Amino acid sequence: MTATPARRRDATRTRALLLQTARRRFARDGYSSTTLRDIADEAGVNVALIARYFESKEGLFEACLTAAVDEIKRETGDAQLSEVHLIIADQAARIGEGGPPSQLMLLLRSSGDERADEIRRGVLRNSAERLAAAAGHHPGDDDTLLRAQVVLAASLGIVLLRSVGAMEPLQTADRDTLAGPLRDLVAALLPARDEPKRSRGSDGP
Amino acid sequence: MTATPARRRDATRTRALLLQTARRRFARDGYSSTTLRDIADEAGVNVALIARYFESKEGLFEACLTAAVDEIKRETGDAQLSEVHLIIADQAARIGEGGPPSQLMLLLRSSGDERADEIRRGVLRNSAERLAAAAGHHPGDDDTLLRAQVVLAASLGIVLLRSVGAMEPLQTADRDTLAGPLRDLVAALLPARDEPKRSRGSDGP
Amino acid sequence: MTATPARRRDATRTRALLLQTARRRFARDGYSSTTLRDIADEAGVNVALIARYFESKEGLFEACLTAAVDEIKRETGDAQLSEVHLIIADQAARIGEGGPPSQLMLLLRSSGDERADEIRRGVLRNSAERLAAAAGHHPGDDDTLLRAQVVLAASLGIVLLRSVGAMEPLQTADRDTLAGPLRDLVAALLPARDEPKRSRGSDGP
Amino acid sequence: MTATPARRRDATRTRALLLQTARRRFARDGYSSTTLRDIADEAGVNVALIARYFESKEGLFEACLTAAVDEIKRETGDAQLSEVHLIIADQAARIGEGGPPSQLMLLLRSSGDERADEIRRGVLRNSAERLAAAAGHHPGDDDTLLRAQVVLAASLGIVLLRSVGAMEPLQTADRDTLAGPLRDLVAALLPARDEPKRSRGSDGP
DNA sequence: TATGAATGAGAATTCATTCAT
DNA sequence: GATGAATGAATTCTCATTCAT
Repeated sequence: MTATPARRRDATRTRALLLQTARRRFARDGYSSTTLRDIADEAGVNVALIARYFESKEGLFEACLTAAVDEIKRETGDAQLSEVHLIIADQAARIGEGGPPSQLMLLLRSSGDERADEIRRGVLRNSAERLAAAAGHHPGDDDTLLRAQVVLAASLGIVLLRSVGAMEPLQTADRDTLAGPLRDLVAALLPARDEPKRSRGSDGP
Repeated sequence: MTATPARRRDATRTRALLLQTARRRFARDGYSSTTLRDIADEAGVNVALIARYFESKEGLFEACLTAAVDEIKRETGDAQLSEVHLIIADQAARIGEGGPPSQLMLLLRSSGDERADEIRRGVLRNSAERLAAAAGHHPGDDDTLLRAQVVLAASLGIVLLRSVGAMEPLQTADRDTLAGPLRDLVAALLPARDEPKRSRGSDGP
Repeated sequence: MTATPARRRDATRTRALLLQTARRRFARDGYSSTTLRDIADEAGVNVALIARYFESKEGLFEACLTAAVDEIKRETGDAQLSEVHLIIADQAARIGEGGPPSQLMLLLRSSGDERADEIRRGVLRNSAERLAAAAGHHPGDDDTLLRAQVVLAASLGIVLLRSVGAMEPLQTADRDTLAGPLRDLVAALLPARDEPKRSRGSDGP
Repeated sequence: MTATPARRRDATRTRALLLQTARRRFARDGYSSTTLRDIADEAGVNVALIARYFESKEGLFEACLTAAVDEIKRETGDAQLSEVHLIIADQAARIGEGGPPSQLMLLLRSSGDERADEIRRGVLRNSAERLAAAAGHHPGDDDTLLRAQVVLAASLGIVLLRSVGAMEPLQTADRDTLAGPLRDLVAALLPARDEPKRSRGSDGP
């Protein structure tokens, strides 16, 4: 990160460029529909560099997944239950015509690579658990965990539908419009901790 | 012309066999990850027969989609709002270790074929609309439609997560266990018609 | 050839139908570009019948060639030198938009089948020899034979160019228009027997 | 960067090698009878390189055609009418047992690719026109143009017959032997400009 | 570090042919 | 005699990967 202008042959930079491009393409088109040449061309570098930096197509995918996971964790790290619906709305709202596809999509894309798949599953499990924890989940309370997983499923479903396209008004709803139904959804499934579990609806201040 | 013991050379049967196999593979592995040879081998027939009966890979996919759509329509034709959560639970509960992947998955798989994609989108749109209608949707009421789409998204998300695997207790929850959270979810998003529409929760002071 | 109207399942008739269709397609599109299914479909019969009647694709081609050869021999059997140019003009003039492609084309199409190729070569050789004989060729007179072969080559070339298409006025010239240049050509190369060899030009009666 | 002993990995060289091989095979066997694997194997390189350098089989054929056209134009660029028969004899004489088939053959080979076919037709038309021009053709003079086309047809026919093989003495005639009949042929069809046009036939002692 | 050349495996698709009815 | 089902062997083309510079 020195002040070297007009740099070429910058390994870390090239690597990052490839990674970024790959994340977008994998998320948008899926693993097997994306070719390494597509990625390299879009990144403006030579295909062989992918092998250099990521070993193989699967290696690249794994790196994309790890990066996406880190990003998701960073963004949702200290989420409170009361803002979960906003976070979801946020993620979903990002997906639009021109914008980059949500990295959540990566979590739904299988590469056939067992290692990458295990990472994916781990992240999904972990996300649901954190969600459940925020809702006061304690070991053995399978119902809360299940409900958290349903919330996660709904989030992924919305992201998915938006990426599929052509379903109005969901397709173009903005963050605030999405937040309403999502708040109801979260409230119904994961009532705030200190309240009696069946009293959905009053998610208070 | 005997009582069909050990028949071979049965066109409709072979066609159906191919279609069934293809539906499972496409739903499970996605369009581009599935090879025609895979399908033919699994069906125990020669690859060239796929061309004979379905013209091309895209033709086969389109046939799968149409078949899935018909099946879905048949199964959910006259659904009442009060049983929507049961239908969803039903669909989701079908997906287990050995069982066939839900045909709903097909609706989320893109083939790149524009014609098939349009069918997919049409079915998705239509499903959401029927759901909204059951909830008393009337033209111009975008909020109810949006909420119906969120319910659909949640259903698809659950199916998706179950097909991804390894997320307990969602993975192995049975129909009745799933029905609970789903009832709450549907109730929260699509209140029964005869209730005042705005009485969901107390959304803010 | 009895007076049996409304016949189906007529072996010789089916065979003839296939042969006729095959001759047209092979002449028009060449051996390897023509598929048996094309031929069978155009003839309105089942593909398997080709195997029944002609053994194989090569067998069918050979049959076409033989038939074409017979036809050519019949039409040009007793040609006089003075009418050679008319015969050529005739053959060439047949090739037009809608009409059937000249069977001469078959003589230029290789099938890769050694036996068929030998037939082709034989016919070509023989044609040139008959032409030379009409011009008074005697054993050892290689020059006359060569000239006859050049005349044959020119004929084939014209047929070929017409079948290629899009070269006016050659493409649409009628028999009489073609006859002029062809008479000069034949006269120049194969002077009538009783005249001194170098005195081309007076092809009068 | 030594003095090019035993070089490999030379793109232009590989491309040229493929092109040369393809020209020979296409000219000899025709478009559909020639497989890309044949060409690649004969050239000693991998099949995939054809796609790399020429996009597709049709692309390769088009490149062959263009190359052949260029070569023909270069060799016949400034032909005088009086030497036309020598040029034809030259072309024809090249075709022998071991030698490469004349590139003229390519002009008669259809690929089914409309673009390539248009090139072919264009070249043929143009050749005839140049020939006619050398003979003093002026707009509207269809007769001279037709005669030039017949000369072209004869040339192609000779080339064709030689490539078919097995027709003596045409098959092995050398340039000078061919020149005689060809001179007569050209003279008969395209009398020299400064002579009265209708005086064909008696070209004096 | 980066590039372009070259490869081999595997994809869909086409087609002549054989089998069963 | 005729048909349709089924097969296996190509063929073109795509793509991840490796090699040489």
